[in-house]
Amino acid sequence: MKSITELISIEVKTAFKNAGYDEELGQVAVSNRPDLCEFQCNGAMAGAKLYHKAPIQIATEVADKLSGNEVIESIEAVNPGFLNINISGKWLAGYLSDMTACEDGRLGLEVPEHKTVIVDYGGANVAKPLHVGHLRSAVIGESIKRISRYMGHRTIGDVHLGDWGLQMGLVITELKERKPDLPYFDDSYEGEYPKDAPFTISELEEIYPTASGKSKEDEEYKKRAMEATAKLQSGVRGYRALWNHIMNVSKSDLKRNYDALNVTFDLWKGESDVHDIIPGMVQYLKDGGYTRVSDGALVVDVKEETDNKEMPPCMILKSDGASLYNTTDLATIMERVKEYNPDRMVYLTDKRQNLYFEQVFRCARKTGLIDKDKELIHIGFGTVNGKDGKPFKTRDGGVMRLEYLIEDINKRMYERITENRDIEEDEALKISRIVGLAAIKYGDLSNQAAKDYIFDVDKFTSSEGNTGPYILYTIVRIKSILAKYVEQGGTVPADMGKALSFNAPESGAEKDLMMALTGFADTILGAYEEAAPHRICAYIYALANAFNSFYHDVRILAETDEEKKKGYIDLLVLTLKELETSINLLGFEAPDRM
RNA sequence: GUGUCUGUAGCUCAGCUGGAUAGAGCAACGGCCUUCUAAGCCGUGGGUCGGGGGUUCGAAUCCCUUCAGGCACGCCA
Repeated sequence: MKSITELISIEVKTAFKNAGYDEELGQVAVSNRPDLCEFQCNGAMAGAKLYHKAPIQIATEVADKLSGNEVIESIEAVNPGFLNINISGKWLAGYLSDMTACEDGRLGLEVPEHKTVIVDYGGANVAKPLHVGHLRSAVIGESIKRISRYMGHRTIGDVHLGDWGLQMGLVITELKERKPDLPYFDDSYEGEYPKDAPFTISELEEIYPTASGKSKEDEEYKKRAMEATAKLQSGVRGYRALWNHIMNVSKSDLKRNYDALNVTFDLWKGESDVHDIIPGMVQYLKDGGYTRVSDGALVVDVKEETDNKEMPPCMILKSDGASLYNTTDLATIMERVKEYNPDRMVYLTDKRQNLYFEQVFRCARKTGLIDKDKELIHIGFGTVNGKDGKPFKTRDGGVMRLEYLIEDINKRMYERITENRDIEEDEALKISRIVGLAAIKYGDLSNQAAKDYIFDVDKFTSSEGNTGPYILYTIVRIKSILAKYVEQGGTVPADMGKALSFNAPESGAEKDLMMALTGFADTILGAYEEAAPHRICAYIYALANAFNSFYHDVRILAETDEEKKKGYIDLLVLTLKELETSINLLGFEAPDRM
C-alpha cells in the first residue's frame, strides 16, 4: 500500500503534468508549517528556472487543476511559490481504513523483497560481567533485529561472544594457581572430567580481573597465560574441558542478564567457532595474492585510489603467526556467507572501532569473502555518560555493572509508583520492572546511536516529555478506555486485518491524531533502512502527544451518537496497535495499568 | 600530524532527501480534575543553529575555512 504522501503526490504530479510541467515537480511532503497546511509541495519553485516563469504563476496554474479533487480538499498557491495543501477528512478516514485492512497487521507497510539479515550485537565477553558499556550494543542491536524481522526479512541475531584468546588463558592460569590439583591440569589424566564446574559465576567474575591485573605486573605470569592460551587453542584435552565449564557457567549467567533486558539471541556463536577455519581462510587469502608480509605480519592492503586519508592495511596474522581480532571477524564473515548467505550484516560496537570495521569490510569485499553487493554496516555508538558528561562510573569510580544500573532505575521507578498512592507491594514491584525497562531502553534508543548521551535516572523515569513511561502511560490510558467500553457491552476488534471504519474528523485534535497515524509504515521503513530505532521513538512520541490532546478534547465513552463512538473506538484501537507494535520493535512492553 | 565524529534555548535532545516564523521536554511562570488514569492537557517567556566566507530564489542542512571538544590512527578487542 502506498504511503499517504505518495498518494497525494500522485494527484499533484498529475496536476503538474496537466498544466504542462514536469510531473516530478509534484512531489509532496508533510508540511513543516502545520499552522498553514497539512502537506506542502515546493515544486513550483524548483520549476521556475526550468520554465522561465515566476514560481507563483506555476503554483497557481497547478492549484487550479486541482479544484474539485476528491483527495485534496483545499490547495492554495502562496508566495513565493508554495503549494499549501489540506486533505479531505473523508478521504483520510478511508486511508486509515485501508491501513487496518492490510494483512498481518502491517498497517500499510509493504512486504519487501525477502532478504537475510544478520545482526551481530551484545559484545559480551566470557567470564566478564556485563557493564554499562554493553547496554547500548544490546539495546540498539535488539531493536534493529526486531525491526528487520518485522519488515519480513529472515533475521538472525548473534551475540558473538569473546570466548577465545588471552582472556581465556588468563582465567585458566589463575585457576591453576589456586587449584593446581584439579584433574584438568594433569596431563597424564585419562578419565572422565567432573560434570560440575569447579567454580561459581561469582568466583569467575573475580578471577578474571585478578588474573588480568597480575599479568600486567608479572611478566612471568603473563607468559604462562599465553602458554595456557596456546594449549587451549591447540586442543589440549583438560584445557578444553575447563574451557567448556567456563563457557557454560558464563553463558547461563549472561542469558539471565540478557533476559532481564528482554534481549534474546538466535545464535550464541563466538570467536572460538571459527578457530578451525582460520588456517584455510589464511591460505585462501594467500593463494588469491591478496596478502603481503609487512614487518613480519601478514596484511592485506585496503587503501583505495579515491582515499584522501590514511588507510592502514588490514592485519591478518601477527608477526608471531597468531591470529587476532581481524582474523576471527573475517573468518566469521566467511562462515556466515557459507551458512546463511546474508544480504545484510549489521555490527554494533562502540564508535571507536569505526576505522577498524572499515578495514575489515574493505578486506572482506576486496578478497571476495563476501560479494560486493551485500551490505556490511557498522553502527558505532557513543558512550553512556553520567550527569557530569563523563563516562558512567560508580560512586567510587569503578565500572558500573549493568545489573546495578537496572536496579537503580527499578528502584526509582518503584518510588515514583508508590508515591501518593496505595498499591499492592507485588504489583508495584512488577510494574516498576516493566516500566523501568522501558525507561532505560527508551532513554537509550531515543538518542541517535552515534552520539554520546547522558544517563539521567530522573529524566528517564519521568513520565513528562519524550520518555518511555510517557509512552507507556498513553498506552495504558487507551487500554483502560477500551476495557471500560467492553464492560459497557461494546466489542473491540481483536486485531488488524479487517477494515475498521473511521468517520471524517470533526475536530482539529481528531484530524491531527488521524494524520499522525498515517506515518507508521514510512517510519518503520526509514528506521529499517537507516538502522535507526530513534526514528520510531520520535514517531510514537508525536503520536502519543496527538492522542493525549485528542483524549483531552473528546469525551469518548460519553458520546451518544453510536456510530461516532464506534469511530472513536476504532481510532483508539489503531493508535494502540501502532504504539504497541512500535514499543515491541524497540524491545519493551506495556503493563495493563500503571 | 592525518582522519573522523560532535557543537542548535540555562539544561537534555529533535530537525527526513536544503524550503516559509529553527522544534520538543525539563527548569521558570500561569491556567485546567464532582465526568474515560492529572504519570495528563493548555498557555507565557527564553535562540546571531560555535565563528567567518561561499553555492542557491531559499542553508541548522551542501562546499571551503576557522575555533572548541571527543575518538581513532598495524601486531589489544
